[in-house]
Parts: sequence; C-alpha cells; structure tokens
Amino acid sequence: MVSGRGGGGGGPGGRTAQARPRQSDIARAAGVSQTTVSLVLGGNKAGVVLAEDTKRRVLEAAESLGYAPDPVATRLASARNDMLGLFTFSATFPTEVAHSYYPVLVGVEEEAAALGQDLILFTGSSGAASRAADPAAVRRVRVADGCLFFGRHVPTEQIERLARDGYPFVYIGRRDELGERVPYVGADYVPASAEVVRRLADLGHRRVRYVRENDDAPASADRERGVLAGARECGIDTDGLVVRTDGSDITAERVRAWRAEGVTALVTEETDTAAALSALTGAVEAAGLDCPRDVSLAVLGDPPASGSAFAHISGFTVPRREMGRRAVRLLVELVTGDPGLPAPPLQQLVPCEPVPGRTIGPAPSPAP
Amino acid sequence: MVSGRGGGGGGPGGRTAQARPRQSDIARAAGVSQTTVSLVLGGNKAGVVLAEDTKRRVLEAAESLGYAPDPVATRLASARNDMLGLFTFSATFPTEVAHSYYPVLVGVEEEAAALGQDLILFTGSSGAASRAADPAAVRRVRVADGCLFFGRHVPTEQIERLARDGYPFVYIGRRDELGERVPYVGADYVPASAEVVRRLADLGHRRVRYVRENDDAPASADRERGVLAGARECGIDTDGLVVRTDGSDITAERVRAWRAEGVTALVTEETDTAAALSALTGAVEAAGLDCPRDVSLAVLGDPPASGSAFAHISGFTVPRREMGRRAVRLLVELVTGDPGLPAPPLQQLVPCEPVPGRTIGPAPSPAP
DNA sequence: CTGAAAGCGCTTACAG
DNA sequence: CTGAAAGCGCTTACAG
Repeated sequence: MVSGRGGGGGGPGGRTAQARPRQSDIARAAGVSQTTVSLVLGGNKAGVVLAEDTKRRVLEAAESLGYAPDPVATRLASARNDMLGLFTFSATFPTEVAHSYYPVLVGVEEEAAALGQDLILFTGSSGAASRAADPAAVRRVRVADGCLFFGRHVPTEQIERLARDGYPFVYIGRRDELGERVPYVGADYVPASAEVVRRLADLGHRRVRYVRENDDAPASADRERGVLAGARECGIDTDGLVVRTDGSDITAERVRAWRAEGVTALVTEETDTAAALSALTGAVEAAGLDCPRDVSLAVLGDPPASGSAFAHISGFTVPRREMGRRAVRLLVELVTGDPGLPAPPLQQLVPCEPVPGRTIGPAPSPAP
Repeated sequence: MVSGRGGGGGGPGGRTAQARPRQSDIARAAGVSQTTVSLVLGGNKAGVVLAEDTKRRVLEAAESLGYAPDPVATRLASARNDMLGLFTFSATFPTEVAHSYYPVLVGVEEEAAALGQDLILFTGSSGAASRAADPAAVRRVRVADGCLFFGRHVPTEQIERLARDGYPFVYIGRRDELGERVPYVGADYVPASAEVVRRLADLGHRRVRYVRENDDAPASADRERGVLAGARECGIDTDGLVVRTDGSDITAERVRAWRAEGVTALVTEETDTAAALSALTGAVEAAGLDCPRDVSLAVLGDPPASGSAFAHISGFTVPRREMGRRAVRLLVELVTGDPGLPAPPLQQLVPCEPVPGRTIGPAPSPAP
C-alpha cells in the first residue's frame, strides 16, 4: 500500500503539504456519498436527476475545500481527461527555429484553450542520455486523451504502435511515409509555390532558377512540384530550373552566370536550416545585384528573420498558427468522435498566404 | 462499471482499437502473479530478490505480448506524476511578447526535460468567457506535482490558497506582494541598471533622463532603483532624472529640449507594451538625432525586435532562458524536497547580461 | 522467493 | 433521488 496523503512534499514555505481534497472529502463534508459527489461534479452525463439541495451542498463543499479533480484518476476511470499532448521530436524546444515553432504553439494553445483542453508538453528525449528512439518517451503521451506530433525526426515505429492501439493523434506537417490514414494538418505548398511562379511569369520572367535544398521532406517535395507546375503552366523554361544545393555551391559567380544566361528571377525555399535561402541571398548581395532591379527574388515560406537585409522578400508565409489551430480541432474530433459518425477529413492542407514583398519586379532585359 | 477494454475510441484510422496487454495478461502467460510481473517490470525499487527463471519468463511474455505499461495507471498508483505545470495569466500565449515569452519557455522546457518532468500548460482563462479571476482555473494546476506561475496579472487570492495548502509553486519574475516566503526566480535588475548608468558616466555623461513607464511592476521599480543608485554613485544629477510616461508625452520637441538643457544620454526600459521604449526611440528619430553621435541611448532589458532601427541598442538582456531553467530546478527541489532537509533559497535573482550595443558613445558637447 | 490484498481517485452500471 | 460496489491498471507493504 502506498503511504498516500498527508505525506511530505514540503510546499513553498517548507510548510507541511496539505493533501489535496478528493471526492470522498467532499462527500464527508456534504453528508453524501462519494458517488453523488462524482455525479454532481462530473457533469452528470448519464442525466441522473439530483436534488437541488444536494447539488448545492456538494458544490459548496467542493468550493470551500478547493477541490480539483485528479485528471490521472479521471482518465484511468473514464478514458478522458481533457488533456491534449504535444510531442516534439527534439531534445528541447527548438531554439534555432523559434520563428517557425512559436506560431504553431500559439495556435495550438489558442485552440486548446478555446476547446477547454489543457496541454501537456512532451519532449522526445529527456536530457542528454536518451535519444528520441526511446520507446518509453513516445509511450508517455498516453496520459493525454490524444496527442499532436511535431518535428522532423519521427520514430515511425512507436507512432505506428499508437495507431494500432487506436490512440488518437495528429501530425503537424504533412507525412507521406505513414500511409493515407495518418491524420495530419499541413501547409498547402503546391498551389502557393505555383502562384509565386505565376506572379513572376506575369511580370515577364521567362528564365528562372529554383534553388532548393537536398532534403526529402514532404514540404520540399511539394514546393518543387508547385514550382514545376507553375512553370509549365506559364511557359517558363523547366530546363535547369531546379537546382539542388546544400548551400556551399551557390556563389556570386554562379548567380552572375545565371544572369548572363538570361535568368531574371531566383526562387528559393525556407527550411529549418535556411541553408539555401541564406546562400542565395548572400550570393545575390555578393554579386552586387539589386532586387528587384537586376533580378527578382522570392522565397517559398517565411523569410528567416525580420532583421535581415531581406526582411521584405517576396513569396508566401506558412500558416503555422492556423495549422496549430486546425490540428487541435482535428485531434479533438478524433478524441470525441462517435465511431458511428462520419470521420472528419484526416489529412488537411491549409492555404499559404501570399506575401507581396519588395523583391519581385518586372523582368529586366534578358542580358545585363 | 466502465466498458473498458477493446471499446471504441476510434483511433486515427477510425479502426477499432486493439486492447493493450496488461500485467495480468503477462502474469497469465508466464504463470506468475500480477504482483510479480509488476516487480519484474517495474524496476524493482524495493530491492526484492527474484528468481532468475521467473524474471526471464516474465520478460519473455512481456516481449511477446508487446507490453507497454500504462502511464496513467502507473501515475495514479505512485504518489508523484512527474508533471510540472506552467500557468500563464493571459488568455493565450502572448503573441505580442513572443520575444520575451519564448525564451522562458525554452528554458523551462529544457530543464524539465533534463529532470525527466513533463510539462502541463495552463492558461488563465479558457476561451473568451472566463477571466483569470476564475478560481477553478488556478485550481486546475494541482494536477501537476508543482506549478510555475508567469505573467503580470496574478490572482493573489487563488495563489495564496495554494500556498496555504502547501502546494509547491514558483513564480517566474520577482514578487513583492506575497511576502518573503513566496518562491520566485527573477532577473537582477538593480545592479544591471546601475551598471548601464555607470557606463554612461564613464563616457562622460553627466545629465541623463530615465524614461520609465507608469507601472508598479517590481521589474520597473527595480530598474529605477538601480538607475538612481548608479547615478548617485557616479555623480550624475538625479534631479529630474526619472521621467514617468505612458508614451504619449515623449515627443521630438521634448527630446530636443532635453538636449538643450544639456542632457546627453537617454535611458528607457523594456516592458510588455514597449510604450516608453517605442515612444522614446520614435521621438529621437523624429528629432533627427543620431545615436550615439548626438545623444546616447540605452534600454534596460532587451530591445523589442531585431528588425527595428534600434536593433543594436545598448543596455542589457534579461536572462529569460536561465530564469526558466532555474525556476524548474527550484520547483523540483520543492516538490521532491525532504521536509527535514534545509530548503533551497526560495527567492533567487539571476544576473542580467550587459549588451554593448551601438547606441552608447562618448558624451557630446553639453549643448549641440 | 512469490502471491493475496489494499489502495491510488475517479466513473459507471446497478440496486435500492 | 442516492448509495454500495466493481473496476480502470498499476504499486507497495505485508504475509506467507
């Protein structure tokens, strides 16, 4: 048996901890049974009729004792506790990608609060020791009714285990590798990317370079798909259009050479590392080119920091906040969903918002 | 009775949930009792001696059944749950003050992960309806072993109730109003503020204006205290030194008048609203003054955004991340602390880091 | 060395 | 309208 209540703990003042009140304490105070307390406080889903006076006494006792239900017990007994998990696959909150992470969190938090859900933050690995591979890490999420997953390095096997057990979860970000029944909320990169190319075409650009990273992320694949689709639609040369890079080989010379070939617009993508983006902007600057006078420049996704020289770069923004919101909404639907009812769309894409910016302009004469 | 296993739930795929194996299933398979299974799998903290053969049989059965312990039940049965709460007194995560909030969260999350604690995020009010005054809102935190409080508008009464019950909590940010036994981790504004004044004095400045907000926050009081102490120490005129404002009355004319009076340096403070800071920087710009050529400028606390014209403003940074870390450490000490052992320092101040910046320079001639 | 039993704090049929 | 009882899946003294 466990020693249980009244034990140490030593609260803030070093004072002896007072045990939290439970339903049985309320029952004693109100002179009713613990069952009745549960009925009164638990929302009374079964529609049981209770005497007004009983209700009042129970509520008063609960109030004066400062009662708060134990969500762990609630969940063990009922399979619900109105808590949602948010699991990130990194040792800590990504400091580097603060700009991309925070808005998601804001959206998640907003919608969770709106839906009366608390949020439990889990991290992939605890301390330096255990890696994200630790199976126990992912398993912990089961304390919540359902969980949001967010991040690059996904322990597929662990997640599949959860899926097999019917545990509700939603990915933030598109996932290919897990099949078509895996719920996610992603950004709709394809049309947004095509639209950027279309804008360039409308301004007279015919030769473009799309500088993307060597990355297999669905986001990168989608953007390339959109760029190619837009190019084909608008009669932009797709030959040599896509350039893969780790950043190191995008130099001022290369950019000048493109200009000499008649390239008038450059497009790149935003990622965690910003390798392609910073290499390209650096090369454009080093080449002494002005945007959009000498060459137009666009980025697929948000620029890295508002402080940089390219703070007003054209392109589109990723609807991170809305993705967070939608992911929560979907997760709650999965958690509360009646198995008989039609399921909500499991895989959702949120439109990206075009950013006019100041780095796109009419195509200059083909050769400088 | 609850329907329990195998029930609906309808996981991500809407597939029927498969019942997870539990200790009793393993027990049956291995021909031992459920207690023994718990002993074998549960780390065996009590140091009970078990037959090797029994262990092996249990482990094999667990493996072949794909057993994963139910963290909910584990936590209910053991006294602690290794969850820490983080309660913020605002409807949602502060979007405006993302820059000041996020680093704290990073620190909290880092240290919590390092100490094997999960994090529950609570917000003061859920949705638009309930205000932070809602007693139930604060009460919810009791589900965690202890809680961090963060934000300006603090429902003192609710917190005192927690304190009385011996519930462990720690404030992030200094708190005067709650007495000397209230645990907090704050920024050490006084010496950092004095140091900024000292730097100005060393550069020859003798007449200074400190433009602060009309705010009773401990942070504001501390900064003023530090400014005054530094001024007295360095022989800077304290007469008219401190200027309180809501932002509206800091104009280009006023700044020019100060210059005419011989003021060569301006100091302001960072707050949630940034009212004083943005008013002052706006007025300096409008007055056509260059920093530090015409006037030196410093801010007590971080500048608002890296993108602004004053991204390189001199002053100091608030050690938000370290505050988050320390707060978690203190809280865990309070939660796990042996009441017999000496308590850790309940009120801790973390040093601020000086930021050289580019807006402080030698004092120009007293009159322009 | 192992098992029967109580208990963690709830929910939910079921019987008064 | 209310209460006694079983149960969620574990942990932990305690008794063999």
